[in-house]
Amino acid sequence: MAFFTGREVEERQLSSKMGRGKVELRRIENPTNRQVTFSKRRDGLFKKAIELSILCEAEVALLVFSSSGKAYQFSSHDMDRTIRKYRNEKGLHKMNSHGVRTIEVWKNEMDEMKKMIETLETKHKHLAGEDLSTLGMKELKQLERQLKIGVDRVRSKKWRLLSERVSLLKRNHKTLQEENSILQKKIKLQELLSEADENSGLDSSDHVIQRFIPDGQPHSPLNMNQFGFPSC
Amino acid sequence: MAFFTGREVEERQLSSKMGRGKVELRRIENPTNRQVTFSKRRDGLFKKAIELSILCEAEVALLVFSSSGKAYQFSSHDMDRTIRKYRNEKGLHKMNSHGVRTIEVWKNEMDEMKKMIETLETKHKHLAGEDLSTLGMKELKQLERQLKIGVDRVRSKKWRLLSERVSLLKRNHKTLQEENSILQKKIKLQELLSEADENSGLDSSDHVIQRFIPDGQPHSPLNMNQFGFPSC
DNA sequence: AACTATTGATAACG
DNA sequence: TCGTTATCAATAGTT
Repeated sequence: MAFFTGREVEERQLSSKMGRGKVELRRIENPTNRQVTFSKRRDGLFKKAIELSILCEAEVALLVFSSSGKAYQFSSHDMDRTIRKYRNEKGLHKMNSHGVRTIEVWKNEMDEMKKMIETLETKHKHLAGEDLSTLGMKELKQLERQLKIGVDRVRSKKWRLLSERVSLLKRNHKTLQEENSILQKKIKLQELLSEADENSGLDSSDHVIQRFIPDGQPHSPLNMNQFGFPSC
Repeated sequence: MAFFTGREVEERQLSSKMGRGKVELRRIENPTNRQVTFSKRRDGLFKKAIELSILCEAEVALLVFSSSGKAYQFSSHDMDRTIRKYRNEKGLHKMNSHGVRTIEVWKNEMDEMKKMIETLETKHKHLAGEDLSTLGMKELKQLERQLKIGVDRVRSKKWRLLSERVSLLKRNHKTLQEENSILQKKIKLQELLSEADENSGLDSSDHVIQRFIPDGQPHSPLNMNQFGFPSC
């Protein structure tokens, strides 16, 4: 079953450039724009869903909730049927028969978890620089310090990764150079033999030789941009 | 709740003209073409769904089954949560109100909450620069960008707070200066009276006068470091 | 809501 | 399946 998780969503590089100008793939900050865009794109999305279901005989179910909580839905066949199909696919029939703990214990656990989620979400928002209005100067300073620490650590991790890759490349580079010089020696040897023995040409190693660089031109120096680490 | 039924689909005049030539909004007869179109349009639809959820902060769930039965899904938040939201909206809470079913639902919710807590904790650690070993260069860069955004926002919030305090202080300062000049005038008046009436000294307002600054020396300019915001 | 300049999606083809 | 391209669709910004 093909599956798109939140992580994969982030990884997909969606360039999303349309209409006049370009649009970054991130929350539209201006609430009015966001609402307008929501309307337009929602209609577009439903249209596409309908077209897919008709053109390709696919079973499609689409649920959309606006940030204000309004609901929109489309299902080509029957929403509940499609959802049931999804649940089957996912193999969701493995829950039952835990002990006979009292309801209150469960309730307590749930409450705790809810609280924890709230706390974590709040923290997360703060770290993203959102909902700062409740914070005082002291807390803001603390937050900034924490963020700076995070940046530093992420950055150093990045550099470590990078230098590992670079050193790997250097090793490869060296190996190639060594191979290169060995092969060049072989070539020279063959050339000497050719001169000595005028009737023989280059032999079957021809295609191999082409993959290496001629005498006066060693490998070009390493260029990081070749390896997908621009700007760093 | 906005609702699209099968009938409404037929009623919508979807002109659907794209690519080279035009396409009627009806089942594609050629199976190969249908399959190819399904792949492309499916990808397009998921992309659009993802974009809508991110750009407009919408909660989106999308289920697609190919005619051959293969399943594809996307959910911006959590599929089960979104489905539950849909069911609530629809008022279809006809679940068996007794026993087993309810417990299953609870357990479901608990599992979801656990997952959410895990996710949040992981994100939190990442933002704190911990547990980075599982992340690749791409994710690290994304993380760094996010942290930088957070720092910027926190910093600007701090500055806003600060400038508010400063302007408050300025207002107070001005008020004090005005009071000051009024009082000084009073003093001069009294001095004149004293000179005129040689037998009386300064009266009980002595200790008040000391709290104000003599004529030629106005208050010193505001210095932020006085208010506990070093370095900023 | 209507209007366009732009960018995006994609049908057909190789 | 994958890449290319001609064409039409979607839509961001503007009025």
